Amino acid sequence: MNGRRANAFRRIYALLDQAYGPQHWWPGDSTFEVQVGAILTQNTAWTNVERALENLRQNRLLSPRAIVSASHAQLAEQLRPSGYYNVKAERLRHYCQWLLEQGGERALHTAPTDQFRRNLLSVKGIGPETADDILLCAFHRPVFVIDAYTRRIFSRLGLIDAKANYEALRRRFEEALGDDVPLYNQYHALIVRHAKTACRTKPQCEACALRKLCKRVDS
DNA sequence: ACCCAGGGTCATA
DNA sequence: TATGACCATGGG
Repeated sequence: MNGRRANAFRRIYALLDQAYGPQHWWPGDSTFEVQVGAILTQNTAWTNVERALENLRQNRLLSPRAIVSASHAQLAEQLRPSGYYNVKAERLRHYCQWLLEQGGERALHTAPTDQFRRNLLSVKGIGPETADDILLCAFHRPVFVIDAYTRRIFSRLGLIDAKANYEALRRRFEEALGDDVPLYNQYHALIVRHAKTACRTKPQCEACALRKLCKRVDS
C-alpha cells in the first residue's frame, strides 16, 4: 500500500520531468533574493514579483540591513508591483530583523532542520509554505513544499485527502520520496508548471497523462 | 467585468 | 478548529 503509493509519487515525478524538463527555480539568484522572492510570491503571480525584485535591486535594497533601515514608505513603494505591498513590506522587515538576530544566513546553516523550521514559523508573515520554500530553495534542506496546486492535483488523482493538514501532506510526500533536495525542488516546480499548463477550472481536465499514469500504477 | 496568482493573519463562532 | 474578511497588483 505504502510502497505502491510511493511508487506512484515517483512515477508521477518521472512523467512530469519528462514532459516539462528542468524548471530551474531560482538558479542564479543570491540565497537572500530567493528568501525575499519566497515572501513576495505569496498568492501572487511570479511576473509581478520579478518587478518588485528588480525595484529592490535598483534601489540597493537587496540585503537584510538595507531593508530594516529603509522607511516603510520607501520599501512599500518598491514592492508595489507585487501586490499587498503594505503587508509585504512589514513581512519583509520582520523577516530581515529575525535574520539579523539569528546572526545572518551563515549562522543558520548549522541549525537542525526541524528546529530551523519551527524558528522560521515563529516569524510573523512566514507560514508553512513560505518557510518550506526558504528551507528548500535557499538553505537546501530536504523539505517538500505543499501548495494549493499540490493539493488540487494529487487529491484529484486520489493520492491524498485535499483537506488534510499541511504537515501530514508534507510528511506523506517526504516519506514517499525520501530526502532528496534537488528532486523536491524540481518536483514542486514541475507541479506549478503543470498546473499552469493544464486546465484550471475543470476537474476532469486532470484526465491527462497523469490520470492515465495513476490508473497504471493502481492496477 | 470577472477570475486568478508560487499565502498568511486576524477576528469571530 | 474552522471558516471568512482582508490585503492589492497585473494578466488572461
